[in-house]
Amino acid sequence: MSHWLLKSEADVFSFSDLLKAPKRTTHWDGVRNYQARNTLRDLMKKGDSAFFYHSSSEPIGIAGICEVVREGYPDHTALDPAHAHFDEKSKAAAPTWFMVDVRAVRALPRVVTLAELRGVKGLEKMVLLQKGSRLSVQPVSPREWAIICGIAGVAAT
DNA sequence: GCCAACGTTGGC
DNA sequence: GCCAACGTTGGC
Repeated sequence: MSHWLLKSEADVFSFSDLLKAPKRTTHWDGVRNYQARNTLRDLMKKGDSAFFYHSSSEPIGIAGICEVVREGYPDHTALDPAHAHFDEKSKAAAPTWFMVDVRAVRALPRVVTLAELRGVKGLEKMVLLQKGSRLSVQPVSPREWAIICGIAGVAAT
């Protein structure tokens, strides 16, 4: 079982939006970065859990936990010319971009902020905290997962 | 709003 | 293959 972190701009799609979605589930569409694509397509497995992170928001930080309920499949928004995330170079027969489905597991009792995570012992190598890191789909080590769940006051899953 | 850091594009 | 220019991300 692996752990991940998914970034979303809270005013575009927040964790509470996920909680309100049908079956508390959504397609994680719109990722247009190859490294993140590889993670979505090849590495995220059903049952894996992920932190739901709010970027460009107030507060900035981890708002909830979700789980992968469907493994990587083609991101249809890349194939739809009417869609904002359309990519003319991606073809249905050989799709470039992939997505997974995630379901909300629980909100954290409070948002664990980015500012708070900086300086926490054991998180020095966390991808999120690296200088210039902007990967929107990224790995979280088991130890990092446990530390952050501890800070949030929830059981590590 | 600013700007550093990053990924992509395209000329050569 | 190099690298400058550009567009985007995302914290501050």
